[in-house]
Amino acid sequence: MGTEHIAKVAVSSVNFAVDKPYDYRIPEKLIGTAIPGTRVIVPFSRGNRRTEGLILAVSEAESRERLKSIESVLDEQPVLSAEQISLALWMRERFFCTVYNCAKAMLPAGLWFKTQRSYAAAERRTLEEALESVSGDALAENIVAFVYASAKEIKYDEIKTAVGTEIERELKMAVKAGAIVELISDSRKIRDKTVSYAYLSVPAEEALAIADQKRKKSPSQAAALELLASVGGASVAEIGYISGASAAAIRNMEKSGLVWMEQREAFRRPAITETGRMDIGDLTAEQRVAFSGIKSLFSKAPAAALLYGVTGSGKTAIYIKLIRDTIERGRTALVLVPEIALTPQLVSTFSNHFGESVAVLHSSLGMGVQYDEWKRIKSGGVRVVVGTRSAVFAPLNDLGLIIIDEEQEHTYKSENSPRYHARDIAKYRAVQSGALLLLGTATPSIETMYSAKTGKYGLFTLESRFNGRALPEVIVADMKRELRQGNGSTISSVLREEIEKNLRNGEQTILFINRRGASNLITCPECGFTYGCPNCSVSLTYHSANKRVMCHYCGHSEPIADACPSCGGMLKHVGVGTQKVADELGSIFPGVGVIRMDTDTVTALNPHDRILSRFEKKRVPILVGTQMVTKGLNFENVTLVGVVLADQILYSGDYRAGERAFSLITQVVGRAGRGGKPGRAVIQTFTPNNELIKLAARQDYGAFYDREIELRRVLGAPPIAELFAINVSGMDETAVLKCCFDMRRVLRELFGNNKAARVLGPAPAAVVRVSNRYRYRILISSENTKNMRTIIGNVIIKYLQDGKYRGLSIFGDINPLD
DNA sequence: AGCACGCCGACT
DNA sequence: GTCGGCGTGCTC
Repeated sequence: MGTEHIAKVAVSSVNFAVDKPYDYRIPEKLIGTAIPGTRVIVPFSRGNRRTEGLILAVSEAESRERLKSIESVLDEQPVLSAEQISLALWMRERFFCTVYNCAKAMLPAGLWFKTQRSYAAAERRTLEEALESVSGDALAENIVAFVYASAKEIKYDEIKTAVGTEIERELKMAVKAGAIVELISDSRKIRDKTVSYAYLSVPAEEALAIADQKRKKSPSQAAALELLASVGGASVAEIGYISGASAAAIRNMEKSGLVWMEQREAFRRPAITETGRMDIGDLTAEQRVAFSGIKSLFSKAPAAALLYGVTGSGKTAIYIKLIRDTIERGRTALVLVPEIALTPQLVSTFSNHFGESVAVLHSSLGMGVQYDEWKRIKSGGVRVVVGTRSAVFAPLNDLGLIIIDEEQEHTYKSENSPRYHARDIAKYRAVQSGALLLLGTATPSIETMYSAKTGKYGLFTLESRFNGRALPEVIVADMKRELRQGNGSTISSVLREEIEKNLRNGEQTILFINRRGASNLITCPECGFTYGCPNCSVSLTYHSANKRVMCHYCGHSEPIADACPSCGGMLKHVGVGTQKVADELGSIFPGVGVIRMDTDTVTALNPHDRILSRFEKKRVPILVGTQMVTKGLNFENVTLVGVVLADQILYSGDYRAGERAFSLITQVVGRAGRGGKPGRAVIQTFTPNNELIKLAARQDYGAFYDREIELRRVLGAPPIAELFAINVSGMDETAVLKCCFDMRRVLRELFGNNKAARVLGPAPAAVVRVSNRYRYRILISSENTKNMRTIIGNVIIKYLQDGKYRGLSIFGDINPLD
């Protein structure tokens, strides 16, 4: 027996339980093209259905029976490097997802394959015979007749539109009966863009002479020849633009041998809006200290550092200097931002400083642009990448610096598979390529500050604001007192007075509303009571399905009392949306302009930057909006900001609520008084005595951190321990719960006397029922060790494969957002 | 996940 | 007798 080439392939159509490298034979004719990092089509499973796969490795080994063969190779060049393949394998173990899903997350959407099914008449069959073979089924007969009516193959969607109903069953049946045949094609979503170039194939003088002869009969050819005689070659579009010669005219000249043509790869580029350049002049003394400190870490890389700088302390200037330094050392830099659309200034600043060597990657760019930026990066033509979460996978070689700006933002955690956190991927890549990881923020996440305090990260602080401007004055408005005084509206008298002041002075106001968990907060307007979990030190959230308040972690639940358990007052459901606030502002201040900005009013036709520029240029007095108004905006004339109801953030029922509230209030407060005039911030709350509200109003991060870390210790949450979640969902609520309880029992048995691993739940998901599926989860608080991940992974696999729980979907997640 | 195989019940 | 329902187990 001889040897043969064998590929280890990660297949796409498997779930986590059966995801492993499968061995396939590489047929003779594919040796050399079926190489690691290329995607392939392989026959898979009993039906040998065609499945997309990714080659992880190839080897030569003793010939084996019963090996299936790779059918075809989809990519001419590997789309993933060896480093990226190891990253995908690492991710599978870390985030409980399939290798193929990881690979997909690393590629621009334009590179994904779209499998298209189409159908054609079976050979050597007449329509009558075909109809005969499916006779009895009217719908199937209909489909067969439709397919036979066309000379060529018909796409699945076309049949569906023509027939107008669900056709899956009938199609399968017609194929099985041999009436029609199924054809499957894999097409890429985006094609490579090329531009035609034309060059003279005769000497310039000769070209000019020919141009003279041609002037009468074909003037456009003559004009093109004259142009080419002076420049030698140009793109067809340019020739057309300057000389007026059409592409057809040039093609004619190619035929007659006067010019030769070439297709050159062209890159679609993102439009970068110029938002005024930011000059980074000399660094301040404080900035210089931070800069040289961080710079000194380059020699110790892989290393990580936290740049903790208040809003407006000039972190961007330091970023730019560090990137410049990195480029000068011949290495590349990656900059992650929470959401590009909200930070156009940053992108424009970067492109001003680094020009063509910057690439931008984020999901609101067109697929073609994203794909081309990715190609530019991969080809080595890019030194700096600026992008959102998925840009952490950018195929930069020789990474020297990774910056994560606003590192505490939740957008860095992916909410669907693979459920990774960009920070974890960045750490991995920093180690892999010996880079420095820099986390920048005005309000560090507790995890990051913990790492800094325990010496794992370097810590650099910027304390003074640009121009030495003072932080705005913060006023806490007591909404329960407002209610007692007969003001039932969402605008307190304090806020109202402050808005009036601004209206008189011609200054502008921004009001912020939290959207998440908008209406599941129960409070007592008399004393400010809110429900807390007796076991977990988090708030309980209201679930309308069973009219109870429940804990997100341990699953504790209790009915809502008729009266406030603390003072006997009336419990109230609170929650406000932008619409309600805008309406109330309309009746309090008749005739005053109010702009609303949330996912309802921000559309493709009315993008948020247009709304913002209207707000700024037209000097509209009031802007009411969600999250998006809190980021990066810099309006000179805004001197008042308001948090309509801080409680919505504070009592949202998860361990990060405090962190989120502190960070949000900091950002909102930072919006006020960016120009010369001093700013004010009003925070409305039913619980003005809440410690966190007080700390946020004082902007006392140090005390906030001490309080939070204690809370996390009690709860067993990051950074003290990791929280693993096993999520279960399904149509049958009892089955879901049964699975959860079963899993909890098994996990507790497995951990036995290991006190360091706590199993909590089952607890309902934030929204228990989504499109008829009930969602619950088990939480495990423990150290994040390989052993732990293996145990949890195996439990997930066991229950995915358990016939008893067939039909339930089960997935793991680490440190979920809520 | 998705698909074939096989065992059992209902109807020609 | 046969067709098709769905429970069960496997995927190089």
